[in-house]
Amino acid sequence: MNIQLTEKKEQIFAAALSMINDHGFHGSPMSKIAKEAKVAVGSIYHYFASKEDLIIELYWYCSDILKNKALSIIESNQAYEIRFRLLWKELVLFYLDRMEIFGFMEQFYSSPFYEGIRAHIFKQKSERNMLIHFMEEGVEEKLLRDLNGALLISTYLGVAVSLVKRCLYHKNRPTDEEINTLVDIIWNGVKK
Amino acid sequence: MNIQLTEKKEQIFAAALSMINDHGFHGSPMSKIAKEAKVAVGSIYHYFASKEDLIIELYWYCSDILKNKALSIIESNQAYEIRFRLLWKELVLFYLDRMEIFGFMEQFYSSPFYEGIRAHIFKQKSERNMLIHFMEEGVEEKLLRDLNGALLISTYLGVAVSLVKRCLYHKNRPTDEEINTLVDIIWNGVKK
Amino acid sequence: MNIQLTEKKEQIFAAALSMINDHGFHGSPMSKIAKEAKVAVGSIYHYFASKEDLIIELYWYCSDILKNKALSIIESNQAYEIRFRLLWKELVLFYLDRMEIFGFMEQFYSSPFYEGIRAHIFKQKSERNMLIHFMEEGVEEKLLRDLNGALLISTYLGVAVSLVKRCLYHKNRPTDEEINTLVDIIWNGVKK
Amino acid sequence: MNIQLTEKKEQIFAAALSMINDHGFHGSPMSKIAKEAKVAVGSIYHYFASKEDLIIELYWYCSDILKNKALSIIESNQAYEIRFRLLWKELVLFYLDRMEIFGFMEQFYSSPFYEGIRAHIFKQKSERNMLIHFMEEGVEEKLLRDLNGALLISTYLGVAVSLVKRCLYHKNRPTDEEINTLVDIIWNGVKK
DNA sequence: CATGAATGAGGATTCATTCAT
DNA sequence: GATGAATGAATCCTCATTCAT
Repeated sequence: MNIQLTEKKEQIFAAALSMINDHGFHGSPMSKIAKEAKVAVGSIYHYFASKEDLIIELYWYCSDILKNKALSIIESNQAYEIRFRLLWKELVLFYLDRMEIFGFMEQFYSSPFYEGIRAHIFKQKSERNMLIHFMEEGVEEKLLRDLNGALLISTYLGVAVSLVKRCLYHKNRPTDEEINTLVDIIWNGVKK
Repeated sequence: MNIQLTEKKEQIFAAALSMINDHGFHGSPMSKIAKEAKVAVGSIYHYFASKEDLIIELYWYCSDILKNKALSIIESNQAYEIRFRLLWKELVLFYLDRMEIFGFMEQFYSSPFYEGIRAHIFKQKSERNMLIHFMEEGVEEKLLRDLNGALLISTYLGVAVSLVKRCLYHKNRPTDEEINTLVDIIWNGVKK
Repeated sequence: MNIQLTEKKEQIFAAALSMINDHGFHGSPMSKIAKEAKVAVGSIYHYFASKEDLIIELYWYCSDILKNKALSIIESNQAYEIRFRLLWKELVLFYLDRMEIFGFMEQFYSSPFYEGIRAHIFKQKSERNMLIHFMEEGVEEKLLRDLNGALLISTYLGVAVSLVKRCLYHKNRPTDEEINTLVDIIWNGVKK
Repeated sequence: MNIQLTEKKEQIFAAALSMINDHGFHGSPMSKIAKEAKVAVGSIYHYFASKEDLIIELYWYCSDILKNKALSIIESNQAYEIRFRLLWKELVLFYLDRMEIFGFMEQFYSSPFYEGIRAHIFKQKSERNMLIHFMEEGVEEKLLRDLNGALLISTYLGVAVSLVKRCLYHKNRPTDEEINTLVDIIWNGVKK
């Protein structure tokens, strides 16, 4: 399910990501995205049917990167708790390193665009569903409390998102110790 | 610090809240907000200098409601743990009951509007700062792990937001038991 | 034909004059004129039927002041040349001292408002017609070249207006000597 | 220093000129200018940043035409007095033939737009400065009275503008004889 | 008479999208 | 494929005017 990227498409994605992060969807006209991507407006319409289409494809693109990241850890050959902690840390570090992606996705999720494709996401092997599955694995192995995956994910992701958002606002970075402490809190909270 | 509301202003706020929730900032033209509020466009501009101003005042209005809610619990005469749990539950229930407020605030926080007033919020006796203070109280009383308030808040609020967002998306409601379980998870995670 | 002024009306005129001078007709909304005049908007509409009406009445008001000024000199008991020179100087000095009036009238004359009342002005004992008459008096007395009054006025007023405009732009004032020189030029040009 | 004109730009200029003449700046909405120019509103904004920008560029365009007109006479190989008279007549005739340009420029000069670029005009090789220079040439050659150029220009231009304005109002045209008489008056007034 | 809140038509401007080159 | 000029619907906002108090 990897998205094939021509060079132009990549430029457009990068420009859109940066622009949307700084100025929001509404503050990012196609003309400016085109200029930032050093591409003609018309060219964007060669690759994307509409602005909405561009944004949604951009979402899939980001989501894809995230999914691969997560998959490599989830499917690695380590003890559950190790993977549980590692995944969370890597997720946070990824977001911290790619703030544009984090910012974009947060905006996306609380935008009407999301509404249109939600059903699609829930059905699919999305990164979200992968994580729910990973939680359920922990429950089955009697390592996590007996709760439904969606609830566990609220905790797992909620704390991560909340932490990164705080850093985004304050323009700072958590120390390694802080990150470890937070995984600790989560693990202590959800472990059996 | 309560915001004074004329009847007209309240109509406008209600209309804006509902509209923005359904269609986002960009999908909520002043003309439609006016119509929904049964008010002339010009009248909105009598009360608010611009659309941006309306949105920011709406934020303060929501923030104020939230703050009062929180304050009444924080300052109540009960054991810390009771208040810790109650506050979290009430927060979640409030958001669940006033989804328009929750949805609006989430959009607001990940919009460029927020950028403009962030500094202002951090300095002020905002609901956020009240909660940080409440966390620090727990640390001082040796009831919570010795972490900085902002970090604790990431957990406390992150899980709540994440839960409510899930309900918003799925258009369902967590059971009381689920809510209790989540506070439990949080409390177990952060308690000393 | 003197316009009766209540105190309110005078405040409104003064405010309009100053405002229009600084920001033009279009940059002078009734609301701002009202504020500057320390009067409610509604009050302006008590005295004037519309904005256009206010502007046109303001024109008559200014024109009236000018006419009285001119009349007192034209009808004074002095030799024609003396009056010819004095009138010109006084006109220039009046405009220099009441730049708001000059600026307003210039704007008025090159605005569509003027179009609407031009016919009215030409028929009336306007300051313009008074001056034409004064020129014709000079021609009849064989003191001025035998030209039609309107043509003579073009010279007489054209130079005055041009001079004052230059001062308005440069925000300076002509010396007495300069003023005398210019009347001299005019007189030499038109005398028999 | 000629302004480059695409065909579209020229259509827009022509439409704006005519519209502004008939209805003033305020009575000339972009939408109507666009319609008159047979162009989409958006297209105007492709060429001009704003309405103000359009008006100011239109001013430069008119000023340029005038400057070239004047230059060709001033630099021609004829006696000073001949050029002095010819230039004045041609100026008047040009204005009479291109009333839209005259009307526009008069409105422009007594509008707030002018304020913004005045400094620019005074510094530049504007038609005004060219004329001042031409007057000074006459003074140096001892053909004109020893006055500063700006003062002489007040006379030279003031009478011309005043004459044309009269014709604009009365919708008539001066006879050749009348024009000659007026240059005569001016020349007699300012010659040594 | 005086006030100023309320109205809504109208104007400047933006921007997604198209299409001829 | 690529370009960017052209389009015009849609948006924000202004402001003359009205009218209830």
